[in-house]
Amino acid sequence: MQSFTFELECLPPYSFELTVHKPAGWSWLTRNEVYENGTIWSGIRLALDTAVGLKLRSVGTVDKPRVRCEAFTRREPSTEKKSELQRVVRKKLSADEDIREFYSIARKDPVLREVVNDLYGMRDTPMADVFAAAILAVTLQMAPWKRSIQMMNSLLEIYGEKIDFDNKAITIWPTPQRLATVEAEELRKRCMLGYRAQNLKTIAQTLTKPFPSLEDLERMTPQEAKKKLMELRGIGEYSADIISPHPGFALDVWSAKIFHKLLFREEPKDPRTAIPRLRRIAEERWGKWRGYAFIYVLNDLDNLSKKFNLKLS
DNA sequence: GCGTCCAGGTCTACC
DNA sequence: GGTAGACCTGGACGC
Repeated sequence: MQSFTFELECLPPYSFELTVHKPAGWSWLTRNEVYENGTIWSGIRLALDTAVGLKLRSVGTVDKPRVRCEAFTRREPSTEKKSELQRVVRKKLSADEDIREFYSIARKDPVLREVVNDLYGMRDTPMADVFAAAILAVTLQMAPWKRSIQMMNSLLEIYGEKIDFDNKAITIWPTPQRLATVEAEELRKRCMLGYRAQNLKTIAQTLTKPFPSLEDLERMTPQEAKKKLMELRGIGEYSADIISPHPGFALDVWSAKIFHKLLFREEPKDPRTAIPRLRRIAEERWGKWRGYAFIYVLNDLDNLSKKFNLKLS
């Protein structure tokens, strides 16, 4: 493997550790990335034929954030590829996102006041690509978290692309091209996808044709992006919110229970019917920062449970 | 050990 | 446009 190193500065406050290794265990770019002592080994696909291994660590502080990145490629990358990779890593780290307005809103909010202190500097980061986000969304549907993990891990292990570098083996998400050629029955059996198998295969087939990338979707209005994503088979409002790069509030039954308890101090009688109301409240209360409110709360459940004397996790 | 229930939604048919 | 019912299947739970 060839490797090259670069450093990038991030807009403070920025916590590298909390951003790439979230307390709730959410991964940064792929599920089987490795995080040890402040260093993360992960990977991303630049183009269909260019899988890149990444090794990142902080060389700064939350208030003077700086990240060192070593990138591993099979062939010596061109100057253009190198600068493209730097741009992509910046984007995937949300290094240029200014969250001061969120903190200003949060500090006046009785719920968020707690979480921004606990998770100071944490960023919401975009998914690897539309298909990786769709895999997450589809495997989350109608399944307990353990089963979602089981489905995602099988997809990665059987159809993902392995990158060996720096004594680590990281697998990145399969391409739509790869899954589009697999029989739905095989997906169902080998990855325990159930009825989701046909949906995922159809999504893969759709994405092998021209379809907006995450960056294209970001340039659209939130409504346009959502509408486009809901054209994908098996992608409804919840899943579109997960995939869309625009700030959303991807409430499902699990998160609806949590937010209902936090906002009203009681369990909702029917969590599914409470979702539209909670969405409206989040939009009115946190506006364009509701996506940040969402990830900050869900990554701080243990602390919130103690502070508000509620059973949230 | 075995049976039952249901989950971090979506689609379709029917009204 | 609103809504009940079906959808896979592994794991939790009660017995």
